Amino acid sequence: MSHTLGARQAQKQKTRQAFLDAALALLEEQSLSSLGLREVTRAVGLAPTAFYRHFRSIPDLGVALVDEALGSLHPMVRETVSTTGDSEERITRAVELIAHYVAAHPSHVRFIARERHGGVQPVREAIGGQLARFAEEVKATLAQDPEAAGWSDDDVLMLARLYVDQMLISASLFLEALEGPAHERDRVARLATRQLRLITIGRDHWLD
Amino acid sequence: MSHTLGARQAQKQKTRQAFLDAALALLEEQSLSSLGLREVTRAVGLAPTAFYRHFRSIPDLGVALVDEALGSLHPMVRETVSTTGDSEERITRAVELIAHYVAAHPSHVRFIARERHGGVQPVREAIGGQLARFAEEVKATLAQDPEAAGWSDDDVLMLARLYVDQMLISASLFLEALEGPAHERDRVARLATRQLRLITIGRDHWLD
DNA sequence: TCATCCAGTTAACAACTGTTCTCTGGAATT
DNA sequence: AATTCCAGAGAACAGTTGTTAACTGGATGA
Repeated sequence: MSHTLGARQAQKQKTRQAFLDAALALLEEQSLSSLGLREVTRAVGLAPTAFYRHFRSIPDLGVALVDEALGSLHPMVRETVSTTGDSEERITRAVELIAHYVAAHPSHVRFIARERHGGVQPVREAIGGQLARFAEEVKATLAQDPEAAGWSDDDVLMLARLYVDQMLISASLFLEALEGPAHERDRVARLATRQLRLITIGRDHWLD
Repeated sequence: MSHTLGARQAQKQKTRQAFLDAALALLEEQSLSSLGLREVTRAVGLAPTAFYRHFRSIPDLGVALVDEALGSLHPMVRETVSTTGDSEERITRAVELIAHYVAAHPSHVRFIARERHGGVQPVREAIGGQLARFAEEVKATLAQDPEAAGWSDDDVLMLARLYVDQMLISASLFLEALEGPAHERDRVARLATRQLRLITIGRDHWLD
């Protein structure tokens, strides 16, 4: 049973969310390692010291952003990848999922792409952990496919990582094409589709 | 004919290189967007104002680092990819090239991976430009292969981008495994090899 | 109703930032 | 030998940073 929050707790969560939102907006034009604590509190409209009521440090806030950006994506990915159908259909659905997610949450995607190899260790590790989870989930789905008969566990994971990395690359391309005209986004979608298709063809002939 | 530098110019180039080296070392643990001008000059052992004799700004220095990191790589990549041989041989050579380059220039690789999607626009653009050059070079090589008969130009470029992106991902994995024991690097090498192999199999059956 | 809690405030700290203007001394040019 | 050039130094500028301590006042629970 869910337990109704007091007005106290509710307000605290609102403020915390305001910190996350403000930070994400500021991170459109810089990296986390240059984001200042005062900068964030100023954007929210609070005193600098209020920050410490919600986060221990900026890296700590960064880790929270990672969860916000990727945490809700797991069920979506599982559903998209696991529902049965033609290979080609699944590819189309995957590309559409990416395009839709990027359009709906551009700053989250930018944040993940930027900080995946960024200068803040705990955040890198948090992202790496989430991506490893995605890879495991995709692996589990692939392993259930009839096409996976005869594959070693290691090779299925290899393929899953390939798919996940490819998703991220496509997401980043979609992001770059977001401001531009629609035909640019179509080009990205066609590129992503063909690359996934080529990988899938490679999968079909892996055991030859 | 090459023209011998005066003692004046030679010293200036040495100092400039010292700036680049110091910046690269500092960037092991942070992003370019948080790198301070004074921080760099302090590391070099010069007055803050000396910086302006060599670079207009930190982003400017960043662009110079991109050229240093990727400029010398073009001939190596061309040679590695273009020399004739079995597909499997070429994959092995490519993976070895990456492993060797990461081991020889780890901080350059880290810099490129970190700033490719980093918070400094001119640097992102410089990296993007260099990667596009790599893709074009790989494309030109692939187009000469007998396997490319019947391929559209666009599809060859699609494949070339896939290879280049995969190279970068592998380089980043090699980097993470650099400090660890040798068997970790072997695992990365085996993973990269199999992924390239799968892509190549996909290429062989693309026109089916 | 009264005591407790705690999100947010205020003030102050030493340390740091990028950029300017002016100056110096040795190399380069004439 | 006399002059020009220019890499680097020095000092000062107004702002910025993270973190500390002690506070206020409204919601919470007894």
